[in-house]
Parts: sequence; structure tokens; C-alpha cells
Amino acid sequence: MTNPYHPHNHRHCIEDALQEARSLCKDKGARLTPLREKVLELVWQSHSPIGAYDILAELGRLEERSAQPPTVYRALDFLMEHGLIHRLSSLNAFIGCSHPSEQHNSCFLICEKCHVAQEIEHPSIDASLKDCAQSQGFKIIDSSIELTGLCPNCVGANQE
Amino acid sequence: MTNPYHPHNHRHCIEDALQEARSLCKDKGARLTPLREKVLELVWQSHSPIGAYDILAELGRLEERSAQPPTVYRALDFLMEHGLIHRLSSLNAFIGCSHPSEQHNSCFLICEKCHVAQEIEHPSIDASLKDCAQSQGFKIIDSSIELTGLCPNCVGANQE
DNA sequence: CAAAATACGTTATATTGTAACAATTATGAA
DNA sequence: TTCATAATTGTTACAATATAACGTATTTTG
Repeated sequence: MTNPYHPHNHRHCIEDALQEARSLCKDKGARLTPLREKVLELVWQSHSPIGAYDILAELGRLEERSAQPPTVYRALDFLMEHGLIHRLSSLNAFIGCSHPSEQHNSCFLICEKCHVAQEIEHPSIDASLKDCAQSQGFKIIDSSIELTGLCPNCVGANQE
Repeated sequence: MTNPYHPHNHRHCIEDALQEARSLCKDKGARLTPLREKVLELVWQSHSPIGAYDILAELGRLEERSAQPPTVYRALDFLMEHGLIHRLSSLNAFIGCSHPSEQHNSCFLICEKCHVAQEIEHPSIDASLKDCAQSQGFKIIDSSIELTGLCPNCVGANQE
């Protein structure tokens, strides 16, 4: 998996994500329509979360007939349902999922400075969460972990 | 600490929280004004997170002159700054902090059915998160962990 | 093909949160 | 105390995010 902090040909990230989405949807019999694919592509335009209304504006720039909010939110709902994107509730924004084929809990490192959000996976986190919930008799259905701070690129560079 | 899932005299929770808030603010030289204290009390009215506009409505019921949104948000900002409440971003709602005197990362178990949110603390969670972030070179400034599911009371009771 | 399900368009509105400035109240130094 | 300053609250207006409801078009399936 490419490291979002390093320079890279981001077109590859986008293409890979779209390719995997097509394949996954085909397997599941889910309909990745042109609109939904376009929204997924827009979400993947960078490694920073993007807001629904920014997607809406991008769509507006591309099509003549400008879309309305429900159009975007419905596409986002579809993409979330199928694990292709995540919603970062602390930012009211959306970001592409870096490993949509595996069942996983979403856990993000969000840089306050450059706004890159990296999805991480660590068995020990899952384990300790599950442990802790279990000791309380709590059954986890969904988990949202959002860690805000400074990414390796920005932690060194002194804030201007 | 009282267990939010068990029946208890909730007036005690409220009184304890207010008492601790007064004491903490006094120590820090922070001004817990009547308005702020009232908002804190409303947040503590139950163990379920409450929305800003619900607080606003409650204030409206109590006072003749009805408050405006900025009044409530400013009070909430003050209470968050001093660690007296937390914001649950997945719900756009606020809940009283159960141990405001200790520096800690917020971690909540949120029941989908009864809406009780329990704040938990587990060294192993903090440790594994820190570990994982560190291995990426990421410096955590703030963390938000929100686990949604079924609390011990509701996990048994079959959903109607 | 026809019927049903799914997806999308469109209008209107709900919900959550903030900017900006005025009025008031508390604080602290002279 | 008294005035100057800072902090808090009031007030108006609006920004940003999200959804309800219903109509139309497209796709799927028998």
C-alpha cells in the first residue's frame, strides 16, 4: 500500500481504488453506477477527507446540470454501505477506504496541518477495544477511532 | 463511580458532577458562571448524550427570555475546554465527563438502543493507540474513540 | 414485454454550528 | 472606591451539513 505521506503518483491510488471497487461490487452484485463511481473518484482525489458539499461543487464543475445534495449523500451512503469509503465524523467528511475487501474497524490518523488522513490497522488496538468492551458486557457493533495530531511530515516542520 | 446501567439515584450523579466542577474551576481560576453551571447540569440530566439544541430548548422552558444558540455553544465550549464534558462527534451531542480531574483520552461505549454512553478508561487502549501512532511517526494531539453497540442491559433483551 | 425494484432528479426544509457586533457584568490597578 | 479593561452574555443574521418527500427514469426479473 502506498504511503500517503510520501510523494507518489496519486493517479495510481485512484485507479487502484476504482478497480477494486468495481471488482468488489461485481462480486456482491452491487451496482456501482457511473454517478457512484464518479463520487468515489472524487473522494479519492486526495488523501485528505472531503466534505459532501465539496463533492457537490466538483460535480457541478463537471456536469452542466448541477446535482443536488441528496444525489451526493445517496452515493456516499452506497459507498459507505459497501465499505468503499469511511465517514470521519469529527470532520463531517469522507475518505476512501484503503482496504475495502477486509472486514475492519475504521481507525484514522488525521493530520491537523496537512489534513492527510491515514487509515491504520493494528491487531492490538482491536484486541484491546474488544477486551475492554467485553469486560463491561458491551457488544460492539461499530467503532470509530479518530486520532488527530501531526503526521511524520508535519511533526518536524515547525508550524508557521 | 456509579454504573450508568444500574438503577441509581441520578440526582447524586448530578450533584457530584456539579460539586467537582465547582471545585476544579475554583482551583484553576475558571469562572463557572450560573449559565455554565446550568448547562452542565442539563448535560448531566441523564447518561445519554444531549444535543445543543435540546439544551437550548430546556433552557427555554426554564427561563422566560429564551436563549440563542451561541449562548449554549459558548457554554459548551467552556465546559469542554475545562474537560467537564465531551462531545461525541458521531452523534453531534454532548455528555458529562465522569473523571474531569484526570488528563485522559475520551473513549465511549454508546448503546444504540437505550442511548446510554459510558466513558471507559483502559490503559491498554491508550497504550496500543500510542504504540501504533508512534510506529508511524505520528504525534497524537487529541483522540476520539466512539464504540457503538449494545450495552449489557440491552444486549440480552431482544430488540422489539 | 410488463411489473417491480432500484436509482436518480427536484424541491423544500430540518439540523447543527458560527460570525459579528452590542450590551452587560466582573476584575483589578490606581 | 472608581475607572479602565477584560470577560461574559445577548442578539441578529447566516453558514454548513443533512434529510424528507415525492416524482421520474432506468434497470432487473419473471
